[in-house]
Amino acid sequence: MAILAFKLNEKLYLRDPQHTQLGHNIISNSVEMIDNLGFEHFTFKKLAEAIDSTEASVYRYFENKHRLLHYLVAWYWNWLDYRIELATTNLGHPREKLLAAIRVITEEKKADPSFEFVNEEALHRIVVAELDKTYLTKWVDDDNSAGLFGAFKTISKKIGALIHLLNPAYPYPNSLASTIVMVANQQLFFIEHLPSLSNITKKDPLSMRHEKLRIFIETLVLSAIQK
Amino acid sequence: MAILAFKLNEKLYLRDPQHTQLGHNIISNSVEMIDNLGFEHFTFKKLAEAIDSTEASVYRYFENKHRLLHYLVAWYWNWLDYRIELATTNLGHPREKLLAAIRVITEEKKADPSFEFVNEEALHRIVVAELDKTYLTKWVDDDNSAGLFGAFKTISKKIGALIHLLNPAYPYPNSLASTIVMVANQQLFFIEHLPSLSNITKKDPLSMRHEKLRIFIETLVLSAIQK
DNA sequence: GCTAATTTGATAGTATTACTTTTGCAAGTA
DNA sequence: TACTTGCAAAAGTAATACTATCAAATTAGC
Repeated sequence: MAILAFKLNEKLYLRDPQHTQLGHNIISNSVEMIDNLGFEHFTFKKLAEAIDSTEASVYRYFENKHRLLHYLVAWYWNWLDYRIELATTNLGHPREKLLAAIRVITEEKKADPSFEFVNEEALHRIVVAELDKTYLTKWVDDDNSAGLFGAFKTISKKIGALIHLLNPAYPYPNSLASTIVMVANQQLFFIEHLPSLSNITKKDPLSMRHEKLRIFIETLVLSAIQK
Repeated sequence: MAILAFKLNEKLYLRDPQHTQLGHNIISNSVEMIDNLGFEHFTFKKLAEAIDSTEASVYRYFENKHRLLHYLVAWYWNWLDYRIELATTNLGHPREKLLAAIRVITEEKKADPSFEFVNEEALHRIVVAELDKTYLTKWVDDDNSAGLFGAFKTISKKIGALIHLLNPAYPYPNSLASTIVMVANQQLFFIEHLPSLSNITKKDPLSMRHEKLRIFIETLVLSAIQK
């Protein structure tokens, strides 16, 4: 059961950062910096200063900062997929599995002690705020062919399959699956920054927000497929 | 009923581009260029060359290219709001209004002859591909305080109000409203670039895609509020 | 423990981008 | 006539996203 590293698509990096100390430094510090500065103000130069290394050394691990963001996001989806697996494997009925998956997707993300050098809480904030920048580019199609979105698609397909299993007559299982995964993050952003776009408010304590989010999404799915 | 220009938030621009020839050139050419190059590869320098003017002149209209994108997106939401108004004003029952609004949101966008210098078809592609870049920034909160997202919020609130009217007991009308507006665009992107995330395919003719999208979203809403 | 290969650090440099400043001309207005 | 406004031309700046080279340090194989 103990996983210590994910096998990520090799095209995400030039040198595998999971194998070296400098690699670990790059990952954990870039998570902190992107979380604090935002992706646009994050540069390899600043990162190199923070880890007491050089720009050129960072470039030996990642082609550019966009690829690094891809790597972090892919890591996140792999981690989420792993958590969904953990939460669903011992459940019998697909309805229970679906509800468990929705719970994982909408729950508050806390640091996972299995992975020392990644701060999952900060990483989740990065996914909420920067995910779209991985695919809203002119080279999406190339990135997709290279398999860079594999982990996200895996999650979406698994949930889509559960939806299909529950109601084979429902015509949009994959659309519904990708929608709920995206909406879970989007609503968190709206709660924080554009509150009129949500009925969950910052006044709700954190745990309550995630509970409401779960109910919102659960209702959306179950009523759409009438189960 | 004939509107020839929208009153957009004054903070979106330095000089109103709707008032001058150069302004019109900036708008219509930036729409074409962002559509073709993508927002990241679009620069004021290239724009200036295209309209046979200078970078400095463009900067007199917009503080920076990010503000120009804001302007275009705001223009789009104003236009959509105007179309929703047109489509719903003479309908009596809120259910009919809601369905009409969903139709406007999901329908294929075609150039509107009322506005000569804006290509709404290209502008819609820009919204699909670049919208998120207007609010996924470190200065969202300032932009929001300045009212830059007003038009989007107006649409979202209107739909949220209709949902609430239809089922006052449903606890998430605004979340549902913002969700469907966003999902309508997102699914169009997925159909085009990440097909496994949708059950609508490029093989469907364009009109069929939009019809399926409408049904997907209509079902989502109506079943969630059980009407 | 020695040698060879690999990894990193130091330094420097380039092209592009986003944006600013200054100046001067042309047309309209009062 | 003078005054304002709008635009173009030109030059300049700071930051960014890289690339290249070479020497020092580390590690790996024997």
